[in-house]
Amino acid sequence: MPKLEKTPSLELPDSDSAPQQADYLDSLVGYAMRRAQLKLFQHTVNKLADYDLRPAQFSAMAIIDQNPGLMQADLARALAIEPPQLVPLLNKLESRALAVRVRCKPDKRSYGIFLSKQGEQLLKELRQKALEGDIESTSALDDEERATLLRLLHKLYHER
Amino acid sequence: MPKLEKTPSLELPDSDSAPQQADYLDSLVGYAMRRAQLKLFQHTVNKLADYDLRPAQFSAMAIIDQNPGLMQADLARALAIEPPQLVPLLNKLESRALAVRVRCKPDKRSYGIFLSKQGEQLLKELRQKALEGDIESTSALDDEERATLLRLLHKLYHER
DNA sequence: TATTGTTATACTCTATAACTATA
DNA sequence: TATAGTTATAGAGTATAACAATA
Repeated sequence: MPKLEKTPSLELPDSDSAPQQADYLDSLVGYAMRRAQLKLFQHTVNKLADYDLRPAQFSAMAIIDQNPGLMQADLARALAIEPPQLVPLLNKLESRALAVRVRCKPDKRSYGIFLSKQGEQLLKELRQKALEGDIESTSALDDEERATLLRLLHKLYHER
Repeated sequence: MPKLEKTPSLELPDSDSAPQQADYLDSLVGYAMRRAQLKLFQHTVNKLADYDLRPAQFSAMAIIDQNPGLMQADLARALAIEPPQLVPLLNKLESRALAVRVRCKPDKRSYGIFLSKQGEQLLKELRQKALEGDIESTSALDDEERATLLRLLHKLYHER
């Protein structure tokens, strides 16, 4: 049996309460961001569940709308997923008649991806719902704080 | 075949370049945070790979160190994972002699979880490496911005 | 009867290699 | 031969039900 180097005297208020968060971990942006992100993501998942859509499907629709006719390889890159992951995602959107793959390029191996009229209409609704949900899930911040957070996140991602 | 409502005239600089990010998605904190988080998380994964550890294993060690003797149920809650997920994680830490499960409670169903001496020693090294990695992956921000980001993330998570 | 930790299981997400059809 | 999209597959991560030992 291994020797214990510390006495088991906990610093917890009660032995059956939640453990206090380690001060060290709280100093890491990565740790804090992961916890916050999981919370926001779950909120988004719940919001979109009413439409039987996953966040990646919604993002895909928004990117297609902004870049009609783009190729799957480019869409995959924009979503930061691998091309094989895109196949079932697009199949689902096509089966619901929200998007279409069209052989419309000089290179006949590739498809141009477009939203259907239904897809565009639904996207309008989704955009509103998603923004609403995003504001809800960041309601702990005032407008200035939310704008600052957004700016810092973009700065991080774009490595400026 | 579905009717297309938009001409396939792309707004892309070149037809073979990456699609421009949708302006709408960039207005969502959730979207920006997910992208930034994935980037930071990957950086952490790479940093810890030298030690054959996953982020959750490192976090577990830090929480155990701060709360020696805590029960698995409490550790699971602190890590925001389900108790069954903790079993292989702790098995791995035990097999590497970094942590131990000890039947040391009045309630003999539960274990007290402790770091071994080796575990504590490794954790010291890991803390330094992880902080170093965290600062690296947020090097796009100056000290004040990093502190602000940390504050806003905590505010979001703690719903204040 | 309820709870701690565990097993078994399933579903999602992710990543890679191999295949097809075009180029 | 190289590339776009697809298929097959395997590995994580996650979630739930059911079980054994203890309360």
